[in-house]
Amino acid sequence: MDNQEIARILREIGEYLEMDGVPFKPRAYEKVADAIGDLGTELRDIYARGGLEALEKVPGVGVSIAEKIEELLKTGRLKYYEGLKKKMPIDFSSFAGLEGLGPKSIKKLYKELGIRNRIDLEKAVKAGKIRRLEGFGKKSEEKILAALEFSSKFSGRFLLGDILPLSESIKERLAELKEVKRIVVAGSLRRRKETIGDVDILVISDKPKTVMGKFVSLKEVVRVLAKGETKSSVKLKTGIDVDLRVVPEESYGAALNYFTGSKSHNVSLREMAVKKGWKLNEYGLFNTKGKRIAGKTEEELYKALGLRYIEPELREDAGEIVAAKSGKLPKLIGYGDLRGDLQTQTDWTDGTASIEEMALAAAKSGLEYIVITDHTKRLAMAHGLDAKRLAEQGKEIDSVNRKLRKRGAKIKVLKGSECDILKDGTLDLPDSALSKLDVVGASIHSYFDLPTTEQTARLKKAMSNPNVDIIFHPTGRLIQRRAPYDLDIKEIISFANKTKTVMEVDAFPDRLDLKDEYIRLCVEAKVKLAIDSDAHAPLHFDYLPYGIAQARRGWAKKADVINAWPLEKMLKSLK
DNA sequence: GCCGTTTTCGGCCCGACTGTTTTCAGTCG
Repeated sequence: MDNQEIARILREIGEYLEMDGVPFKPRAYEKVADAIGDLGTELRDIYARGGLEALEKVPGVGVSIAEKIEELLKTGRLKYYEGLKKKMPIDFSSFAGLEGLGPKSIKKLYKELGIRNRIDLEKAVKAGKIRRLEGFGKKSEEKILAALEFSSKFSGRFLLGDILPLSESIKERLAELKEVKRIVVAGSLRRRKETIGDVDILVISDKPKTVMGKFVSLKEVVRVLAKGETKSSVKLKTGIDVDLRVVPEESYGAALNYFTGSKSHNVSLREMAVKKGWKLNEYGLFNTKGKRIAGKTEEELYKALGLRYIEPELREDAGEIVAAKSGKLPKLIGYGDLRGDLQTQTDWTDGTASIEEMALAAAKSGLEYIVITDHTKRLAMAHGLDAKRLAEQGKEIDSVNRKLRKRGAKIKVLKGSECDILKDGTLDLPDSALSKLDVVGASIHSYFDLPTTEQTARLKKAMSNPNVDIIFHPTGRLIQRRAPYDLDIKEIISFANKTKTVMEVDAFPDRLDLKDEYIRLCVEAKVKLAIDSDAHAPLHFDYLPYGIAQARRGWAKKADVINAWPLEKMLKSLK
């Protein structure tokens, strides 16, 4: 049983308790389900290593939940949960994503109409039964119908790389209004989370009505979910919801902080305030007498709470508050800090542009060097290079460099490879070919489903090759499309330290591989990182900021990222 | 049911909007 499944069951228990109006417990289950969902290490491994005691060290897990997890891991079942399910056999997963339908309503629908899943619900709606329920009405029925229609079309979260440009475009159009004094995109977008549930936009304005009017009539809007004086909410064609909040100038910092989240970061801040006898909300920080003592800027707010300023990418309640208290926050790598890109593909294999075109595009993005890393021969579908063609490409790179120098371009093109790691951990090119290159990346593109021990040994073998400088997209995941292959990531990171192998943060929007928590493990283990675009076209250099964002979320500093260093220093650091 | 630089017992974040209500419950973030 994996973490997602355990999290789902705990979340459902929370929903059952919520239905019955049990106080506090639902929050505890919800919180622990969130924590487990983001854990990154399988509970079964934690349990195998340290038993019940180790489980209780997981945030949000206490004695009672640890025992429940143990029962799930041992037997694949949970009697307590099955009892709840028997009493009220509700298929929560089929209600997931239905807006406006919470546990209390679901309970009522079950008790009164026997509705257990979305098919029952659809039938009841169509038969006009919902409107006759006490506490429901015609509007409720219409809302449920609309939610049913929408959720069948769209589901889940969206890629940061898809939503960030969209939200920036919306922001720019709203910013044209003279009534808008200030506008900023907050929420998980500002935290640069790899996937985005919805968009939060914050506006400072004295005339919210005009702003709301323009907002709900944007061309992407297909439905207005709510429209008020200070808060409106719409759904866009793509299926994502956008919330707009308007606050007065003096509350800007408090509101920005509140709408940036994360939720648990905010809760922790509010608890800090409460302990001082104060109150924190989106309008400011207020003392015992109700006098505002901070809130105009975020810096002011953190300071008043006795904290250093915390960058949005760190606000996940993952130790950043403790670090901010003791002044131990890292100075994160900046969005302008990259000097080079160590993974790019060209039309020699599956890229769309020539070496020269890629170099010029990289220069335009402000880079000083790029490494050409075309695929190797095993990837036949990408026309992978063999030793002979690789040598020819080397000559072409020399000639491109001469040409660029003549034209006065300040970019240097380096020779590299994205060398395929074969099933047994050996490489797709002989050492004699690899040793002539400036930078060698190695990566897995086959046999994704090997058992953990075998996959880990395979990758370690590749890492122990003295020519292999970097492991590209180390876990092979495609966000929301392909699970990572099974690796003992801690073992890999410790081996990377031993062999001085660099781990890549692939910035391609559907990869973002390594993910943030593994980046943090690398940083803690003093394993160096490379943030690469994995560009297959000139425009793909625009993806680099997503990789930087991911690295920041992993607490990485400039010193941790080798392609933030000058060329000579970067090259010298390699094997 | 969890948790602790006030605490191992007694707390547990806060406000906007909607719909069905005549003062509030439910939902969401």
